[in-house]
Order: sequence, then C-alpha cells, then structure tokens
Amino acid sequence: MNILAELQSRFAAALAGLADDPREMAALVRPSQDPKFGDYQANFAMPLGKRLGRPPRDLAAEVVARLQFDDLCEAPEVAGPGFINLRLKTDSLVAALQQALADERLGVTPASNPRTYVVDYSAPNVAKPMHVGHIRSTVIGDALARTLRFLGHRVIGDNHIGDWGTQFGMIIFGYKHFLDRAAYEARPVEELSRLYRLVNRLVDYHEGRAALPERREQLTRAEADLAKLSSAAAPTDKAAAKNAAKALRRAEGNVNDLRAGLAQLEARLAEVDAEAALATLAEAHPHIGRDVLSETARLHQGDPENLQLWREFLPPCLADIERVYDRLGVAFDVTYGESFYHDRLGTVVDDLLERGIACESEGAICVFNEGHDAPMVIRKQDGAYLYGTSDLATIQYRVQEWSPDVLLYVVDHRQGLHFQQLFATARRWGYERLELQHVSFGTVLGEDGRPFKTRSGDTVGLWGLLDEAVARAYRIVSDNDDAKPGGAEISDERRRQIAEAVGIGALKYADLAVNRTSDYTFSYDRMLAMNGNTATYMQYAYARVLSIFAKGDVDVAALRAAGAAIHLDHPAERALALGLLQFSEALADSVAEYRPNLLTAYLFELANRYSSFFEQCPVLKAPDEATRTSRLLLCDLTARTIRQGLQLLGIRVVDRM
RNA sequence: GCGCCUGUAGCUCAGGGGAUAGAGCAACGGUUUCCUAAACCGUAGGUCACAGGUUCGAAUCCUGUCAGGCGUACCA
Repeated sequence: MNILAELQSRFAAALAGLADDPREMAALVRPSQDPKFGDYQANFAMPLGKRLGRPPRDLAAEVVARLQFDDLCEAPEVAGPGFINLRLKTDSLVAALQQALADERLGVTPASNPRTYVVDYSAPNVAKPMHVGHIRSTVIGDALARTLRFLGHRVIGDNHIGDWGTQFGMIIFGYKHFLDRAAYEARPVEELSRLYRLVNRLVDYHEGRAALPERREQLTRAEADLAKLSSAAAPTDKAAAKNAAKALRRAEGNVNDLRAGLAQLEARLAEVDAEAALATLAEAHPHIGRDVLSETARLHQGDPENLQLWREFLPPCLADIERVYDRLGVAFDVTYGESFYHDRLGTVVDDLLERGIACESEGAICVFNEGHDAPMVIRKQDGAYLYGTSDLATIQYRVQEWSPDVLLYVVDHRQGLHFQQLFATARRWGYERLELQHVSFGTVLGEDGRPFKTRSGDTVGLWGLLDEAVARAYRIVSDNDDAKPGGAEISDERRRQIAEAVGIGALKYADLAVNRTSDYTFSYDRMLAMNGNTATYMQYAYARVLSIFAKGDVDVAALRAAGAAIHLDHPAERALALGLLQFSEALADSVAEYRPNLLTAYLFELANRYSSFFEQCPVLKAPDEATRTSRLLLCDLTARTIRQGLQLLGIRVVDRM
C-alpha cells in the first residue's frame, strides 16, 4: 500500500466542505524531512488559513478533529505556524509490513489505470563502435521500462537503431577500396569498424582542408575587430563604457574560440599528413566526401550491389551490439531500425504535403512550425529523407501497431529542438492525443570538455569500459575476501561472477543516480566507484542479509509462511520499517517524472537504514526468540526490497561479496 | 540574435514552495572477543552565482544580470 496516498485521501475527505479544492490541499501532505516532526506532515493550513481568513492553527485543529484515522496514526500534533505532524501507529506499520511480507509485489499495488508506453532508447549506430556516450540512454531507458512494467503498465521497449545512415556509405566505400580481406574474414566487425574510422578520417581531412581558408579568414576578421575595439577610446558615459567592455570581452572570447578551433583543426590535418600511408590515401581520394554520399544514395535507391553489401554487413554488426546488451542485461521487445521505415518515408512526405502541413521551400520539403525560426526539413533538395522523416514514419507505425498512450524518447538533450519540431509536426498530423515525451539527459563531458578520450586519445570503447569496471571490482572483491578474519571464502570463479555484477552495477549506477538533466563530467573513478553512494553499497547490504540467513541456517520462506509477529521496539527497527513501506512511493515518484535517480536515492536511504539496524540490532543473537524472528522478517523484507529495487534499475544482486 | 539546460560544501552531485539545506569522496577523530569494517558513529566544512519581485513561508516560483554548456533548415 501507498501510505502517502492513503493519508492524502483521508485528508481530502476531512477537508471536504472546508476547502473548494480538498485534493490539492491534501497533496500538501508530505513525508517529513526531520523525524522529530513525525513521519509525515500536512502543510495546507497556512495557505488555506490565509485564503479563508482564519488562523492556520485553528484551522489545523479543526481538520484534525474531523480526521478519521485512528487506525493509522497517533494523535496528530499541530506545530509551529500550523503544520500538522503525523506519526504512524506502530500497529499500522506492522500490519502493512505483514501484508508486504506475504506479497510477491512487496505491497506495491499495480496502476489502477494501466497505460501503454513505447520506450525508445539506446539507439546506437550500427557499425560505429559503441562508446561511453551510448550508455546513458541504454541504462536510463532500461530502468524506466522495467519500472513502468512493474507498476502494471504495458511497455514496448524499442531500440531504434541507426542501420541505414551515412556510416554505411562510408563502410561500403571503404569495403570497395581499402578492404583487408583476410582481416574481414577473420573478424568482420573489427575490420568494418576500421574501415569506418579510416573513411571517416579521410572525409574529415578533406572537409577540414576545404574549410581551412575560410576559418583563417574568420580568425583574421575577428582579430581585426578585436584590435579595433581595444584601440577605441573608452566612452565617458557609464552605460556606453559598460557596453564597450562587454563587446570587447565578447570579441576576445570569439578570437579565442576561433583560435582554439583552428589549432585543433590544423592538428588533425597535421596528424594525417604525418602518417605517410594515410596521407597517400587522402591524396588518392580527393572527392571522398562526395563519393561516400553517392554510395549512401545508391544504397537508398536499391542498388543491388550496395544492398547486398548492407545485408552482408548488418548481421555481424548486430551480433556485436547484442553481445554488449547481453553483458549489460538489457533486452528490447523490438529492434526496428531506421531501415525498417525506409519504404514508408515517401508516403509520409506525400501525406503531409496533401494535408497542407508540409510545403516546398528552396527545393526542400519542409514543415514550418509556430515558434520556430527554422523549418523541419523532411526531404532534402536532392530527394533524400532525413531522420525527422523517419521519426514521423515511426510514430505512425507505433500508433498503428500498439495504440500507445505515451511515447518516451530517451535521448541526449542536444536533440531537444529536433523533438520539439517532431512533436509539433506530429500533433498537427493528427496525434494530438498521444503523449510525446523527450526524456532528455545531459551529455557526458570530458574533463576538459572533450569527451570520451583515453590518455592515448582513443574513444573509450564501451566493451573496454565494462572490462575495466569488472577488473576493478574483481580486485576489490578479492582483497576483501582475502582480508576476512577466517580467511578467504570465495572461489576464484565465484569471485569473477561477483565482480561482473558489482562492476557493471557500479557503472550503471553512476548514470542512474544523478538527475538526468544535468551534464556530467566523465571520470573513471566516479563511474566505477564502489564506495559510498553506489550500487555496491546496496549489494553489500543485501549480501549481509543473506549471510545472516546462511549463518543462522534460516528457512526464510517457512518463517514468512508461519506468519510470525513483527515487533518494532528499537528506533532503528522502526526507521527501517518505515523505509520499507515507502517503496511504492519511491516508484511512483520515479515514474512520475521519468527519473530513476529518485529510486536510487530511495534505495540508498533504505540500505543506509539497514546498515544502522545491522549495527544496533543483533538478529541471530537477539535477546529472545520473538525478537529474533521479528528481525529476521525485517531482514527478509529488506533483502527483497533491495533486490526488487535494484532489479528495476537493471542491477543484479549477489548472495555473497 | 533566438531557444533549451546548468550554477548548492575543497571535489562530484542530491534536494526544485514548508520548519535548523543534505549525501558520497577528500580531511580529522572514534568503533572489530559481537550476524561481512565494501560497514557504523562523530567533528569540521555553505552569502544555495548576483540583484529585485511574488508568498504566511523561496535554494526551490517570476523578472533581470553575470558565468558555463548545448542547439539553431537540408548530419544523426
């Protein structure tokens, strides 16, 4: 049961007739921040008193008198300016715990109005190596899908992979010109990935070369502007002086940016020039950018050779991605990539044109949406479609196939504008009743703003990152086991399994525990941390519970079935119990704004309470049998809540650490 | 220029109308004859970027300023 919801509904009943919006006032019942104010508190008396012109404390007293909840709470206390502090009766806590104990779902009631969600997440580009940047969408989307499903909603997890884009033009071009046949036959994905990187570098090189004169000119102009501004006489007028200073600062910033950008570009070009083999290739393919585009275009037009190559490349690439998902424990209901929608794009554009939503502009087909300076282009001048077109076709398909209530796009916040345009267009297209949500998250930044680089300058590959996390976990597991007073207990094979769960859990947790809207700075230590507020802390609490069961040779299932009594005499027991009962509140909060970090925060708090309890309340050596049984039941419920909670985050538990 | 996001302890970040602003890491001190010390308990550390406003009440909402990031029609 959801205690908060129950309290709110009781308050709403008591407020009927007093306030014209009893539910809104009742929503001001919250968990207390500080235990000395009780377990929950009601904060409506101040605003309502103001509105009704009555002293808040009188009003609070009147509402308290009308409340019907002797079964739930101790006598409420009116405090301060009119807060109503509520302390749950121990009996009602116990009753709720007994109920949760006997329930597979730990007392979490399924949604009364289940909805259908399509969750669009992960979406890597096939044939480009996966790197750290892909992990956030995957992990956050997976956690949301799991949580929504647990709450009783219908969820379709869809991995909208990029399997039809320009990268295939690059790979096809690379295959036709630079293929190492033996390497391809031995390890196709590695070779394709090498070709992708090679062609990408060559394209980048020529684009860079072409852009160089203009970039230099820009810099010269900016420097001239700066010189002019700095030599100008300072204005005497105060406001004008301020503006002049501002312009000067901006010009300086501009020059610095351009200088840095140019230096970076020149460095990249110099790198290629320095590698003789690469420079030769670059020279041999001066129009590689154009050629790559034309390979892509030929693929899209159904050229048999390119299509055949695409069909050949795709399976090993998909298998490679699948390997990462297997290791992460992430699964999708469907994987319909961009290619799946390819033959629908023409119809989409025609339909939008026919309805007058799209129109021709400068040779392209565009949708102009209110509030946006630029249109959303859905067909280029050259006739090619864009990913917005594909996204529109995807919405159409999803609605036809699943009639969803909500579409969630778990995508980097940099695509915010794209989704605004997409959603605006979709609404005009007739999907105004569909809830469209961009569940955006911040970018993973490098320590200097240049993301994902190792010391040697390579991108941090996802697989390597997983290996690193697991290796660190293995060291910690081993050290800890070796240091046990009675000597090591865990076999090496088991240590490796534990390290896998702990390392990958830590990695996922780093992404889930922060508010998704903020960017974060990439750091191995932070991402792979296993001390403090981490998944490891909860896994450890879980393992300690199981250790008690093992040591005491306790048959938990039998204990549970026997329906023994729970006693909450010690403050640590009570605090733990209340925490256990707030699981459903945490889930509701987490899903309301699509924020898994609310669930991690809850679990951390819960594990914290358990650790306190563990220190203060001996279980196996409890003073008497009744206390021992009661504490064992608390342990059982804690273990199950942590396991269930972590599972909803896609994180595994282990029985020993 | 316009739009979105961010600014909270030394560092990384929670909290996004409610009472005295929190955690982890780092620092300092304590706890192991006792179910796992990956733990627990404590100390120290803050002008919640700045200025106005709304409110009984503002870190939280509004306006402005400053600083940073991102995006801004034919890339995804």
